[in-house]
Amino acid sequence: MADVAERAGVSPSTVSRTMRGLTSVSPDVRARVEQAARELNFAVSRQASSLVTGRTGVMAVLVPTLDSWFMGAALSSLGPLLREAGMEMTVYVVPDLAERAEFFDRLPARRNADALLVFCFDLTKEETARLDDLAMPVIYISQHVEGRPSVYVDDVAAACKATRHLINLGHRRIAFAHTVNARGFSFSSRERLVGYRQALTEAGIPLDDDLVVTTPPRDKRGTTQAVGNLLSLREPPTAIFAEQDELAASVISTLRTVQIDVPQRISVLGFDDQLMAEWLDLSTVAQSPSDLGRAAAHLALELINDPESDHGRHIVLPTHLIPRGTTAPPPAPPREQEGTDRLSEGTARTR
Amino acid sequence: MADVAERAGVSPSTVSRTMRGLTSVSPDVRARVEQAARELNFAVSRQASSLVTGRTGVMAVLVPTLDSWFMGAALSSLGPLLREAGMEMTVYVVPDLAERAEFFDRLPARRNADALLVFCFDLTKEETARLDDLAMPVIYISQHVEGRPSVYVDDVAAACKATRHLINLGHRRIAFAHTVNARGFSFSSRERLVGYRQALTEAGIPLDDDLVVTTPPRDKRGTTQAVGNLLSLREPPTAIFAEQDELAASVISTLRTVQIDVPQRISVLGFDDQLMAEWLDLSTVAQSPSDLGRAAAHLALELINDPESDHGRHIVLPTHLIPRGTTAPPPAPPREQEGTDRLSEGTARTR
DNA sequence: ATGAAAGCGCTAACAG
DNA sequence: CTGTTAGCGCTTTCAT
Repeated sequence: MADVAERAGVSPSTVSRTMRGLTSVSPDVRARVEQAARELNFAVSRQASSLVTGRTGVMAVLVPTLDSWFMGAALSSLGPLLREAGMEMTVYVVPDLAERAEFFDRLPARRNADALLVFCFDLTKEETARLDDLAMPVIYISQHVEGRPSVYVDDVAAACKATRHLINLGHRRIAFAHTVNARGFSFSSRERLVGYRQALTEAGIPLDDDLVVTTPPRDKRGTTQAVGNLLSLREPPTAIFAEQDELAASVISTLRTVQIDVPQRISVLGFDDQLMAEWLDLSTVAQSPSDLGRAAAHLALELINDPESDHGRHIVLPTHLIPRGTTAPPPAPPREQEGTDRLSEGTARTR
Repeated sequence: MADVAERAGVSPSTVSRTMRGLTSVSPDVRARVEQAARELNFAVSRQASSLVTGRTGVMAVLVPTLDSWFMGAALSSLGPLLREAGMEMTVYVVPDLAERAEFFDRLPARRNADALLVFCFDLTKEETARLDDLAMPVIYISQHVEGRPSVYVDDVAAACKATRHLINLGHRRIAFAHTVNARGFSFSSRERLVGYRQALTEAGIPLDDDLVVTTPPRDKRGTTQAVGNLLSLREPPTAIFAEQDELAASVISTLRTVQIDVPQRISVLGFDDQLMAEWLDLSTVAQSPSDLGRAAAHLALELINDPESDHGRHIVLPTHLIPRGTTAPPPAPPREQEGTDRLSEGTARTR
């Protein structure tokens, strides 16, 4: 910066003012400085300026992985938004428990960011407390933390809606498939199970734990086993609600392998509305990670500029049922119920 | 840091040495300092230290988007690797031409990172030149730039292999579907087209430009049109090589809509081997973005530590054909060729 | 509107 | 093994 000052024949202070776009610089001086800066290929060092301003110009982001539809969409939407605000994004990828412990022990974001966006983690009380004394705004996305700024969709209500759709179609034996230990993703998963149960209870359908199956994420074999458990029940389900589109895709693929028609024999419903849902013509519940990301970033910027503003605000974004081709009324009920259950009569096929 | 020094009863230098893990600190002093640091919730400011060391401890990453299988997998693999090296990752998402111009104009990474990883961009000469005077190692991933460190798969050879697989199955009318303006992703796409043409030429099959169709990325309607163009040809293809799995999925979905069996009537081959390829039982060419990412990061770390080492090195990673259920021999040849083409005889079905 | 000087928090070079 | 001193490159008073 001293070089630029010398070349432009002004003081470092003036260069600084120019680079920051302050108005108190006469047009001709500004032009000279900018010219000199260009010639010398000069750019302000964030390090040095943040040392004195106390601001880093960095938005930190904590994610369990980047290798997922949700994270990809959410973080992509952050890019332009942050650039506009003159900020950069540093990403902490914390895929497993070891890395997680290490992150919360060292808290590398401390002093190196102006705000932290925490995505999709199911945090312990201790972890949340630890983030509290980070001396920067912390925003939680896809989870709600009492008294902290959070941005999420109402997974309970969404899963409830989804299950109700199946009930309205006439289904009574509805399975719920969810992933476990999904790299800290469990928060939403748990909530969706609650919503599923709630809808059944409201409709007077008894809960049956045999209808709730789990599988590791992205594990073809795990899915096969889970589906196998359902197909070997005394009374198998006529519909499967998979808690993620990817899981739904895997379930459908398994069912097709054994020639069980979807949706004629078994309906399948997903959650997310990824691109693949369209290809598969998969009925699902849509949520928008990019909207979540943007809302969180806005909130963060607000809190950075005005730390006194309401820290406890929760933003809840909408979800939508997207009915497509993988959900339909159930096939004709088994014989022993003849005459007692006429709900699906209109569309049921006789054997 | 001064506070910690005072509390521990030592000088700031000693605190600095302790925090950096230098050996020249006696165990008891080290213990005292660490204790004091913990009590005061102290963490070293990267900003301040980089001001004097000249190192930022930051790996910059330039990507067109994060919302893709490739980028997600590649960047996820970087996380732990960088943490181990004590570095952070800042991501520049540059999704369109406006942002791109702005990025290359300002070069925000300058002075704010120790190395830059450039993913998947098809750069102009000017852009490459601009990155050259960034005063840091720049590594190119999924593209090769003359004389600059690059990490990629041989897309030409891979596409050639893939096309050969179709030829070996007996196909002669083989279409190539690729995306255009895919947010700067075009490099690989172009190379794959070259490989496709090369395989055909080697096999003595004449090139037919009508068999090469394009579509915007992730555009269902675009795919439908592209497939429509192929299906309305005087002599439609018996196989379609889609340059990405996602595109292949979309193509298959379109074909199924009009009841064209895959692979009985038309074979479909993808590229990438994403998770979805398994669900769809899609034949494809596998590449590993995480291996690419890791190799690039290693190379970057090497260059940071020894700027004199060979800057022109290119690392080429392998690809593998994954034959699955969407490729098969073509159906019986049309009548006018009766007796002239017996290649697919063994598996062809008579009409 | 511009310049001079002080100092942000840290590390490095030198003494001891 | 530890302390002292001098900046790193910038912004920010405070003058002018």
